[in-house]
Amino acid sequence: MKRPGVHEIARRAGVSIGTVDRALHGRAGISKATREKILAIAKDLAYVPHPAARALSARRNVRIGVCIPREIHFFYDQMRAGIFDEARRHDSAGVEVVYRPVVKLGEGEAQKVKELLEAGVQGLLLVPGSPEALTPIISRAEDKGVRVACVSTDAPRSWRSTVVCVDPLMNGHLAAELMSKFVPEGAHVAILTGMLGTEDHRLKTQGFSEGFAEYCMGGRILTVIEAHESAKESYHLSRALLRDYSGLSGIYVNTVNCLPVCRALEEKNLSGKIKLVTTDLFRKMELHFYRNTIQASIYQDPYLQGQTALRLLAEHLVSGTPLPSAHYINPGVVMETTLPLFREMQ
Amino acid sequence: MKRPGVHEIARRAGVSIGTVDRALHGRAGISKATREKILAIAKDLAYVPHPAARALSARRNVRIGVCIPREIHFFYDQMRAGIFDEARRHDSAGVEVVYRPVVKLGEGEAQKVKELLEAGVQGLLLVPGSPEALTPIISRAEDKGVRVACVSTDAPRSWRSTVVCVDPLMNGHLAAELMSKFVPEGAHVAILTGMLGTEDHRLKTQGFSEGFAEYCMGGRILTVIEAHESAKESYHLSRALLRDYSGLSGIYVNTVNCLPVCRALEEKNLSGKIKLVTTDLFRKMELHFYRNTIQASIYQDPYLQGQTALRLLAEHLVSGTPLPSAHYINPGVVMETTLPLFREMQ
DNA sequence: CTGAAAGCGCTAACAA
DNA sequence: TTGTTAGCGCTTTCAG
Repeated sequence: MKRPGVHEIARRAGVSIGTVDRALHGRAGISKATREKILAIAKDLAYVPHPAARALSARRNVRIGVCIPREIHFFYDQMRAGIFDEARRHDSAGVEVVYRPVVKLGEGEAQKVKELLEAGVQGLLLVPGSPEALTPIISRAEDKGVRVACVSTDAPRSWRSTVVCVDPLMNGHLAAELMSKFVPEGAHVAILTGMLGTEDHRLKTQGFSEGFAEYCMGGRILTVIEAHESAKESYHLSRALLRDYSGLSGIYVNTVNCLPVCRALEEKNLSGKIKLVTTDLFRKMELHFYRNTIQASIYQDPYLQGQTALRLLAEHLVSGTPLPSAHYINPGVVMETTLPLFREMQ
Repeated sequence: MKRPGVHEIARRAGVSIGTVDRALHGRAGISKATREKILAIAKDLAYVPHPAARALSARRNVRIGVCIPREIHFFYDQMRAGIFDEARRHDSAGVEVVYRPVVKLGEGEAQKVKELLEAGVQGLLLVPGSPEALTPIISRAEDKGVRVACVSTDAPRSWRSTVVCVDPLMNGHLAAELMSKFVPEGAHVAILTGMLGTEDHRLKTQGFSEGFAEYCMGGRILTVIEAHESAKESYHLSRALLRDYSGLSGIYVNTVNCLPVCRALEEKNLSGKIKLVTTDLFRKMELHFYRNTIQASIYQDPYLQGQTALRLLAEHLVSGTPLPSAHYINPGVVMETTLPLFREMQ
């Protein structure tokens, strides 16, 4: 009735626990015959090492390297919190994180990743800003037994073990489904994006386009505007948009720069008249929900993403839990009612 | 640089680790003077016992009693899965759950709870179907040091340590916010509920009413229908509703019986014409999302509720983490796009 | 009232 | 190739 341990296996195999240990860990200095016998018994007993005992005994710490951007703060601060909160729950299991952030997405990340590998990490958690440039590094790391988990955005051509993210296509698609319920049939809407060169923005835009065609009968996407991640540019482009298209019913913003759009709408007294669906959530957006300028926002839960990725890596490295090749987070819908429940609003 | 342990404390206090242990655990057989000295040193060092070592050493298992309903299956099966999944992650810490389900909400739960208390649990996780009847039992248990966590619905007048739930008022309020964006100004809508005698249904109904008044200018709630948790009754009442109120724009259903409403709407070819916002999620609803009969559903994430409650109890009982007096789960919005990501659809 | 010592299940160094 | 043994940090029992 008690969970079997090394002693039980040793007893059944008629050997000592030292030998059992060697067999279980594939260490040298044991005959093929006894190893196989021991492994068979272990499998038969469904032996699972006691994690607490292992953690207590092994001096070997599990090191997980973390390389995520510092900016944009509202997003990555949450992700970091999720990572460290979860890490703390595993420190009794000997999990320790080595933190090497980059300032902005993609800036000098190759260097940081190399540093982490030199620090001897067994796991790597990173937001790949330039997936192409990172691909060979990631693949080489995996080849050497370092498990890498991509978060938020993927490096699909690399050998990374897993990715934790919100599917950007689905993200845009959900925005479109919402939008199509907010505007009448045959409505005209616009998309404001960051840089279409960014995979993430491109896919969200694509998802929205497909979804809007699917859900809004006779609807049209008038224009897709690239604001290049500039607040000033976003504002001017929004003004121009409102000026040039008088029949506009909705705007979907999939970049972080939604505040300039809100400002433009509010200046023209269009809150609630033109439906605005945004992406992500930060403190300053709150006001625009209350003013009914933003109808809804698609939330990617950076805290949960970070937490999940770290948990997957930690449990894999500590207990050998298999890593799923991808873990998709459910995109949330933020509305005024639920605003107070989000961490970002605290 | 290493975390301080009992040995370090003993060394500094000039006593043995046995004495330190007695002081730390408030056990008898130690002088007031040495106890205070030891506690001071411990606080000074910010001593935290190593959870792995504690789990390994202590024979004492942490028992958590679980009393949740078996029906309605789609909801409580998920909750149970969340509870047991999380419990498995704590079994190396000596956490074991004693499972004493009731068949339906509130049926014979007092008896089951008594059984659990007699089994010597230190924690209790339960869905109180009849909070009033359970209140004295809960309070007495707490008085004897048993921590009780209510899930999904509260026993607010008892001394329960914590509750994990979606605020039902907010739940209804969110439904109203959504509905008001789906229907035009001045729209007429109806509410179909289970039993207004049930606190949960009453509050959701109230939340919706308040929210709809707030968000839908000139809107009206024509009627609040009680279907008494009967599918047949739901169907007939829905038919009558559609017959009697020709100007109806939307229906909010906060009971599990949304399928009869869908059927009534589809028979009259009103999918998408009359907006339907429901509560919760189960397999058979899928079809009605695809048919655009259901516009959105408010999701209470029973898996997450169960998981969270068990985690709070386990970490409190094992490591002394403080219990928050309430933990509110964010109500989710289910739409067609995200349907495949929900456990319920697997 | 306090100290010493035996484990909990596992790893790893050291003997044989 | 295999067995023995000393801890990891804590709890608990048994002596003093």
